[in-house]
Amino acid sequence: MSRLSNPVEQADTRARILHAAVDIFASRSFESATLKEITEAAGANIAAVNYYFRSKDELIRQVMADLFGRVNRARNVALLAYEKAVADGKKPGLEPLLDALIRPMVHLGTEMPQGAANISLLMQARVSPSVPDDLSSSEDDVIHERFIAALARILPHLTRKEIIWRYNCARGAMIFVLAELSPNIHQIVRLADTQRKADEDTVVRELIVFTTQGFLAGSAGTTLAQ
Amino acid sequence: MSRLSNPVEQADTRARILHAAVDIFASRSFESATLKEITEAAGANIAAVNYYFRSKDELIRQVMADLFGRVNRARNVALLAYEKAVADGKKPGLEPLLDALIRPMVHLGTEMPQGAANISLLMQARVSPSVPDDLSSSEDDVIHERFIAALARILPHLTRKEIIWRYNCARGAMIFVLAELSPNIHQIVRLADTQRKADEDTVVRELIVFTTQGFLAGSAGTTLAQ
DNA sequence: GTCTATAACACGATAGAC
DNA sequence: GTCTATCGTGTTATAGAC
Repeated sequence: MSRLSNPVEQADTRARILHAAVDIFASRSFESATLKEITEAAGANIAAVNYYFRSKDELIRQVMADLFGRVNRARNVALLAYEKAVADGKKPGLEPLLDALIRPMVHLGTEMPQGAANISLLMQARVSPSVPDDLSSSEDDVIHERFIAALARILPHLTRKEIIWRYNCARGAMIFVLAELSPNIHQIVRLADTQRKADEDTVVRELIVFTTQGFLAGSAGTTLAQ
Repeated sequence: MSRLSNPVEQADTRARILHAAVDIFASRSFESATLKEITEAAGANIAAVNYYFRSKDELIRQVMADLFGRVNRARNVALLAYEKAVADGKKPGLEPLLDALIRPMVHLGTEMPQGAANISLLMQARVSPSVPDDLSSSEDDVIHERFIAALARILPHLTRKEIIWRYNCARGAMIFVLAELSPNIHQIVRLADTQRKADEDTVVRELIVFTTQGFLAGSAGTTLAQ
């Protein structure tokens, strides 16, 4: 696509391939996207993929590792701030904690111009056989355990199992809402006026309103009041 | 896999292919699953796919149409009962309405032995280029509009936009929770003791508890109390 | 309806010149 | 580091016998 006359574009073939791969993988799926498409979009030769990455699978792995890494780093920073506030004796409450969970993902999903592609890749990662199981580092798991622990501190009347149910509810709401905002993704149902564009703050706010109340519900056995 | 000696198995090659396709597509993705794998698992010949369906794409389309059809029919039945109760002057409230939305999907996702595969397919359908955009009939859209309308009746203080935000939150919670129960699907994060098996009623109950409270939250501008 | 055989094609990967 | 040319493999789809 882009000519190589521009020295800036020429600068780093590896980075250009990585960047193009996000878009192509997102719109055509890991398996049906070809290295030819990706390298053409990157203004590179198909052999460059095997030079910089070892194989198509390694390219996929690198793309996803970058994505997970970005979310995890941002969540870690936000969570550290939250945990520090707790250690300092402040009572930060549920919303800032959920903000630490939600905002990094929403940021990834609403940034221009690749937000929609990012979400498509995250959804694919859950079902594609091209994405290895061991991609998520143990570091990821630690962060989620820290979220669970922080939630358990605020919601002592809920069991760990109940917290995990709701944690998954919250994560699902997050990814699904972002998916609906992404034109990349098949909107199975087209409502008359679903918004397909929204800024980070709006999305975060709507998600926090919904999930905060969800977490505050009583135990599943109990009825609503509590 | 299964020998053809059994006349029951021999009965309907088309149905056997359709059944095997669900499993294979779910575990290996639409694109990387091959017709050879599917027909072997179905105890059929590869040419049978092109005889009963026109092509691989048409097979995919048929698999997904069956899935969507099942959910929509079940939701329609439940929604009709709800709408009748409303027409009769009863005030059914939020939980039975959300039950009509959630239970059909949870039923699909927890049935044995293909529940996990069903969810994997539904997730793939949102990102795979093999699934045509026009698969969802206008009938689907009508059902969702009926849910939105029923929700708006119960929650008159929320705008249509706010209802849609939360409707998507609820649907996301639903699909994500079901995905976490499915061993088919890459669990990006492995929590120590996430339950990977749960009966329909338990899953429905946890989802309804969370989403009911989510819908009952005040407008996003407002703070929590209301 | 079911099978074998094969056509027609596209892919990922690599060797080797530059 | 980048490119061309090519190898080997696996795919869908189909023609035609049974």
